[in-house]
Amino acid sequence: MKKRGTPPTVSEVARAAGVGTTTVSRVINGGDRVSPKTLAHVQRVIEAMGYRPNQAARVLKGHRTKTIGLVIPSIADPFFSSCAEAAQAVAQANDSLLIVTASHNDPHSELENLNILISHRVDGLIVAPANSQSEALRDLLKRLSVPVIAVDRPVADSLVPSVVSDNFKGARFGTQHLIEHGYKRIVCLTGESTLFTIHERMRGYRAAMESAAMPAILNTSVKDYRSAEYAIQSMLSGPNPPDALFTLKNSTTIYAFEVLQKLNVQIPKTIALLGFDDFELASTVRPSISVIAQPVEEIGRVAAELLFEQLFGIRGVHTQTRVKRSRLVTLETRLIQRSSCGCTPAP
Amino acid sequence: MKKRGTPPTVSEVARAAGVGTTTVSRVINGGDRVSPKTLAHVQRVIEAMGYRPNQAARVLKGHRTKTIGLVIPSIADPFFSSCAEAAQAVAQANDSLLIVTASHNDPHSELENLNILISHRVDGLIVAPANSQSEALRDLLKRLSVPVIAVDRPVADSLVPSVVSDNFKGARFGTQHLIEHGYKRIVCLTGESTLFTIHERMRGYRAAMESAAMPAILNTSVKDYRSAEYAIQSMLSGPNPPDALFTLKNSTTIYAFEVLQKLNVQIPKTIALLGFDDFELASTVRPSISVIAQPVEEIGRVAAELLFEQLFGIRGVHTQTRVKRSRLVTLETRLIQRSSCGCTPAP
DNA sequence: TCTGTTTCGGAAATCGTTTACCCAACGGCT
DNA sequence: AGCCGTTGGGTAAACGATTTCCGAAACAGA
Repeated sequence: MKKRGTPPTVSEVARAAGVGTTTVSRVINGGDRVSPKTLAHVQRVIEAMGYRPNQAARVLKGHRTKTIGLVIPSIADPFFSSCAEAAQAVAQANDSLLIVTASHNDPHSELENLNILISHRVDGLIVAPANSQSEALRDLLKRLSVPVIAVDRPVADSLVPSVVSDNFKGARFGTQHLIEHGYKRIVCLTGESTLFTIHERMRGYRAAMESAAMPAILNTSVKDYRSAEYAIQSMLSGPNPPDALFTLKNSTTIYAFEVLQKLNVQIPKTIALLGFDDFELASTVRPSISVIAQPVEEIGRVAAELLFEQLFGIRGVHTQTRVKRSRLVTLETRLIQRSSCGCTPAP
Repeated sequence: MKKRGTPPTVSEVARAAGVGTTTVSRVINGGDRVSPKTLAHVQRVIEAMGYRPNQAARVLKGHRTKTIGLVIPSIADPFFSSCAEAAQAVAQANDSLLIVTASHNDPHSELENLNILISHRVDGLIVAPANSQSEALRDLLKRLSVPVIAVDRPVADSLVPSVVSDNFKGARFGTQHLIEHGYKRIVCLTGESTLFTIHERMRGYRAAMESAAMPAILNTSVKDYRSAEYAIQSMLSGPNPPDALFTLKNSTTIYAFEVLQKLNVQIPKTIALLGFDDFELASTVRPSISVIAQPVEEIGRVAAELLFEQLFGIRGVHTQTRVKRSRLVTLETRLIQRSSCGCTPAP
């Protein structure tokens, strides 16, 4: 019966195998400078005792912890969980573990999470900063001794490399698409507007409207179903009702869709709808919803690859996309044409 | 300018503060046996140097790593990412970090992940076993020196405590609900049927049908949209077409919904639809889809709470649900009545 | 046989923290 | 003054792996 108390140590293995600790250590790490005979023997003993090297001790000797930290607003959010999944895959390919924490977009909680991760001596960090400008965050990042990559939202001044999708261009392109469809009053529903990404998308919308000499109409009030209902209803009953809606985030898109559906407004006939960010059932609902899609997994993957590149030098064997070594990696979005913007016939 | 090379150590802090390492250590851990004056002084020095204790060294002295491991099939899956979010919250409340790995339902990868986590000396583990019966997994769990909790799928013989939703009762209740609606030919679409959860749901369906003296008709062939289309089309054109569909997992529900929509079959008039497991837009699509919902976050939360209870004894201050101390915690599902089963008027 | 060169293996220092143990000073008491 | 309890603080030995150095065989060539 195995004692469930304390895991075996290297010297216990050594004693059991009748060799020194050095030999055991060498067997563990590749078996250099060990005769085949002793190698096999020690391996057998290790196997029998169920020995696993204590990472803490290894780390203490100045080695990597083989862990990286990920600080995101929420784990359950599909966008970030996809990011996390991709990052975890890259971490695994690089023999590392991923520690995930949720900041809930609270700068204070974010700092605390970072500090804890640092004290755990993670080899590197990926973070989606709650506030791109935060001085406290910048201070922390400056004195950091491990590489950091920002995702989704860059840190001001490119203090750390960032991987983001091209929110500006995506939104501009989406707006242009609506314009080309011939819509005349395109209203932009921003949802909450404190985030960097939303700001970029607003800029893109404004830019497109401006080049078309059309008035940019932004509504920042939509926070939930009720506010969406209120906003849309008053627009419809007011003068010059919109003939197209551009929603800048997922939840806003869904609220708008539900309200339009409830009000029996024809999409896209009466009002067209285009959303920023794809979501699982966008193609299942009727009419299916056109969106600007972000390369979600790619963001997580590239961020992690960049991180390991910094850790290993150029040894990024696992890097699949050739990303220019730069402080800001901007990944392209793409328009997915479905029905709600008027692109395909009916359903 | 701070050197970005090596983080400061306890003895460096001690030297800078003109005290011994013991004092510094005491200051870090609560400041017992230190005069207020030195305490403040040392704290200032720590702050100034940006000192953070090296967790690895602390762990080496036999302390907890303050990390727990989570092994799930996929991080991006909404079910498991919600679990993970809840578990992370509990971990944070217990001053611990959560390490997440993805097994992709591959027993081999699962074992490897577990081994890696163990070698990192996590304090405890939460795992959704790919295969409840696996001998290799059972062997590993048996010789483990840290507590483990299984989620979603129990390990055979209650080798470790498990937290699952009541798949059997949920499916039976759902089927009964369809029966009470008066549907006469209720077909069960299982999707892939290798998982424990699906088996339980099949049992539930069978039990309900049997008590109603109705023939259980199971179809295990639906794996994607194409197979769903084929299956449903042949059922409809065959003799005795079904008047209700009970789908046992999310993706199957969605495939079925899309196919019915494509074929212009009236839901629930011609065919009713009930799904197991809720999903975000189930209430947004038209008709909205009735489902048996699982207490997703609760599974993750309770699992983590159970884990920390085992770690701390009864000190589970953070435990909110009073869960009987038992090897198998079964959480109730609930029926969400929407339109697709014929419950509410139109949409 | 002697020397030089591999090859294999061990002893011991080291990483940064905690902690058991020891020590000094202080003050109050008889 | 002598004694003792209390309080604040230091010394050094762990913890478990890696790694540097060193030594002992083994072996070949002369």
